[in-house]
Amino acid sequence: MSGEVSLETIVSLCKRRGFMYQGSEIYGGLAGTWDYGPLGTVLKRKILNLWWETFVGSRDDMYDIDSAILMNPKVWQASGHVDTFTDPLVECQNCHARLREDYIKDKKCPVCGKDKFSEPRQFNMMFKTNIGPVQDEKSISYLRPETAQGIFTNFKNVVDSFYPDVPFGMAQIGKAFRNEISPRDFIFRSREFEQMEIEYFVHPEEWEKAFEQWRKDIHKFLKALGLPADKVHELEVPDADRAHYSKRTIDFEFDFPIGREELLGLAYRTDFDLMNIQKASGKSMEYRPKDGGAPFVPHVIEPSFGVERAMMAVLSAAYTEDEVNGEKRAYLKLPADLAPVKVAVSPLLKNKPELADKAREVYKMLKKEFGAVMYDDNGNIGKRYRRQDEIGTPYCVTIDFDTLEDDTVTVRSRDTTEQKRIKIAGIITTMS
RNA sequence: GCGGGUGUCGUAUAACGGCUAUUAUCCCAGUUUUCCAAACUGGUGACGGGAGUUCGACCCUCCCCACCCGCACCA
Repeated sequence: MSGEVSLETIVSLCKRRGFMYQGSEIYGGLAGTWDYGPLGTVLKRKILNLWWETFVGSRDDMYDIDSAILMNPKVWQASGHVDTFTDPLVECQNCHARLREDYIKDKKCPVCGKDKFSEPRQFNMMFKTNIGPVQDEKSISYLRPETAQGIFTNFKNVVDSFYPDVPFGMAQIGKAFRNEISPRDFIFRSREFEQMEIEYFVHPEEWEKAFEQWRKDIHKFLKALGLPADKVHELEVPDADRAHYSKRTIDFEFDFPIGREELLGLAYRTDFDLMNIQKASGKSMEYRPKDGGAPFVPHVIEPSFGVERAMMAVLSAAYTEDEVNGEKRAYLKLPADLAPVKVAVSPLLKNKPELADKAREVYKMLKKEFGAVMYDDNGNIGKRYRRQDEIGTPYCVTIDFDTLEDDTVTVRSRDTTEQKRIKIAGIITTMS
């Protein structure tokens, strides 16, 4: 059922319930930017936490990094971004196709076959900015188009501080910026987005082994996000389509409401980045094994996730419609770890002070334990259940007249709509 | 960026060159309600933005912005 959800439904729910709003909406918006609302902020944080816990916190070979968004422009020259991001594009004057000049063979448009083109124009996918008050060529810098370079530029620092055994990884969560020509499809392609990236440094001969391990670990993580395995697909990216630095890439695609699209990438970047830095900086990137083996420049496996895409996948996978008492019900079947609200507490009737007082008491107790707890006395009880369903709250605790007698409450499950009566003292263990 | 389309409360909609605009739902407050969007009362809330034409523009014209569909782009 969730497979048929339209993007529009997701966007609408996100706005109505406070997950995502269009950026600068009150001023007419700004294309390619989105703001997280209260629930979206929490959902995002939970996705980040799950990623971090899975790939960093629970391992002993990972190192955190949080590098600056503004970097020395030499970084982007060395990485190849300045060159590859500034390819001149020409426009076919017949069919208006925009093409990289170096793609055109025989001076003919590959789309329509005609041979008249406009003058080449520079397109730069990096956001330019100026550092300091004087705006000239010397002051130009860029907002990073990927977080990866912040890791590579700190490789030597981390090796010097910790001297970890290879293989080891460096992980970073942070914003990246790309001046996309046409941002589209909700948060799928935006100009400002958040990456969760790892650069995993390996011995050159060990890359395939590490690559395969990451491949498996990624599938496990996607499962933990609640993404059904039959909607996740691996795409072996052919030579011609791979990024300039990569010798092997698998795109992990997901069946989004907009179709099958890339959710994340797993790339073997070879020693491309470290070698570039070594050449550009003159500093050695060699790693000397502690066992006295031959020094080498590590190769890199890069699993690269986008938070927005992950969130869009999570939301569209979670969206479910069914029927309760003959009426349509929409709910988010979010994994309990990800639900922005873990449990909602309600008095059965809001105008009975004794129920409301008791409900407040239970609310406070659960709030202290779980944090993500909401007190809800809007409308009537059925309405509250539906509202909580729609934001993916796994449990609703209702305080009724029996509660006052015997300290029991009903715990209602989002997925089954069934209720169990349990002792207040047992709520926490039931949900943990 | 190109071509086409769209733009009225959060959502879905109605009307009109002439009282700053309809209805439903949502939302908020209250009454009520002993478990799945009940009912009743009241309330907040919109013509995407800016120019122009006009005595008067949500409506006509132009520009901008945003969104949708194609194309291209997505190292």
